[in-house]
Amino acid sequence: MEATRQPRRRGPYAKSAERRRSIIDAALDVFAARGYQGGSLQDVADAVGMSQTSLLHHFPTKRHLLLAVLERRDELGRTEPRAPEGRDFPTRIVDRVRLNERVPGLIELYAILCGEAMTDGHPARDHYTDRFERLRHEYADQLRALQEQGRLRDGVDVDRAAASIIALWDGIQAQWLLDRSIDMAACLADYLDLIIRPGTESESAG
Amino acid sequence: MEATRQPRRRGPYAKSAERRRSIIDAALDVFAARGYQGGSLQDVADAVGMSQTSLLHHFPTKRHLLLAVLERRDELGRTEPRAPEGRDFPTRIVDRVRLNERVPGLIELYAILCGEAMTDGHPARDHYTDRFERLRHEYADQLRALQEQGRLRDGVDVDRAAASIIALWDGIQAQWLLDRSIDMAACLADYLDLIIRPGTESESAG
DNA sequence: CACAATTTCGAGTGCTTGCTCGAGATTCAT
DNA sequence: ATGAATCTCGAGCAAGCACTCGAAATTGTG
Repeated sequence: MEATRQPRRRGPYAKSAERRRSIIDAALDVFAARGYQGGSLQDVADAVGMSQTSLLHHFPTKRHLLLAVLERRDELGRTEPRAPEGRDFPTRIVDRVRLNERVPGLIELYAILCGEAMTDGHPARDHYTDRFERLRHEYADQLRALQEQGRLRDGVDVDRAAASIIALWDGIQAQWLLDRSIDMAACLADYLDLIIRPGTESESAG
Repeated sequence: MEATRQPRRRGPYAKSAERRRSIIDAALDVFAARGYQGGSLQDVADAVGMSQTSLLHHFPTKRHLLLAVLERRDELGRTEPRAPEGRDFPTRIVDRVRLNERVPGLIELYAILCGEAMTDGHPARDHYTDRFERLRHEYADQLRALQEQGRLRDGVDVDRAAASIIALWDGIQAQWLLDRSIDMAACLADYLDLIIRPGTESESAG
C-alpha cells in the first residue's frame, strides 16, 4: 500500500541538539546587545563560529530563532539555583530580583525586546502580551492568598497591585541598565512592604 | 583683507522651518510605529510626501533626525493644556498620566525608544540616561518638600521612591500598550497614596 | 562497508539601507 | 530683473539584510 516512497526520516544527529543550543545562546547575547532588528544572522553565526547558511539549517527563519531565544530566556529565568519556593511571596520576589541582577544579559535582552515588542508585527509581541497577562494573574492570586491571611494592608486592589509589581520591576530594570547604582531589590522591597504586612514568625507552625 | 571670499550665507527660506517640523512630526509617527532601527528615512520621506534626498537636506543624518524627534517629544510633553502647576505633586503626576493616555503615539515612541536606547551605541541612550537622572532628582526634591510638611509616610526613602515612581510609570505604560484595559492612572495613584498623606484642605490658607 | 539522511558551506538572489552627487527648480536680497 | 543661495530630486553607491541553491562533507543505520 506504499504508493509514494517517502524518504526515511532519521531525525537530528547526536551533536545537533548541542549545536542548536550554542546557536540560541549566541543569539541571546547578540539580541541582548543589539536587539532583534539590530542584530543580524551573520552576527549570530560569527559568534557561534559557523556559516550563516548552516545557522539557517537549524532555524529556518530569524523569527524562529528569536522565539527559541525567548523560550530559553524563560527557561533560564525559571531555573532557581536554591531556596526556590520555601519563602513567602514578597521574599521570593526580592530574592529573584537579586538573583537576576547577577545575570545582566538577561535583563538587557528582556528590556530591549520589551520595547521592540511594541512595534507593528514584532515576533515577540505575543510573547510579552501573554507574559504580562499570565504574571498579572499569578501575582494577583498570590496577593489574594495573602489577603485571606489578613496580611494585605487595607484598601489594596490586588489586580492593580499585581500589575504594579510587574511595572515597577520592569521599569526599575531599565533605569538600572543605565545606572548600576540603582538598588532594584530595595525598590521592590519598599513597595512590597507598603502593601503587605510582615508574616507572623510562627506562620507555618500554627 | 578678505583673502578668501566665502559665500554669503542667507539662512533658511521662509517655508523651511515649517518643512522641518512636518518632517519631525512624520518621523515621530514612523519611529513610534516601527522604532528607530525599524523605521527608514524612506518611510519618513513617504509620510511627508517628499524625496528621501530632500529630507537629508534638512537633517544631515538619521541620527540628527532622531535627536530632533526626541526634542519634539519633550516639547509636546511639557505642553500642559490646562491646570498645570496649581495642584500638589501627586495630583500633578496622576493628571499627567491621564493626559498622556490621550496621546498614545507619544507613549509608544517613549516605550519603544526606551528599549532600543539600551543597545550598544544608540543615539537615544544619553537622552534616556539624562532624563532618568534629571527626573529622579526632580521627584526626590518634590518628595523632600512634602516630607518637610510632614506629608510623607514614615520610613519612605525619597530617592528610592523617586526612582520607583518613574519605574512604575514606565512599566505600566508598556503593559497598557499591550492591553488598554490597564488603568495606568489608578496604579500611579495607588502608589502615591501609599507613600504620601493627603494634604490638609486648607493647605494654602494657613 | 554502503548508502542515504543530515549537516555544512560558498556563492548568489533580490531587496533595502543610509547616504552622496550633480543638476535643475525655487526663493529672495539686491 | 539678476544672480547667488537655498531647496528639491533622480540616479546611483557600497554595504548589509534575510534567505535560496546546489553540492560537498559528515554521520549513523542496515
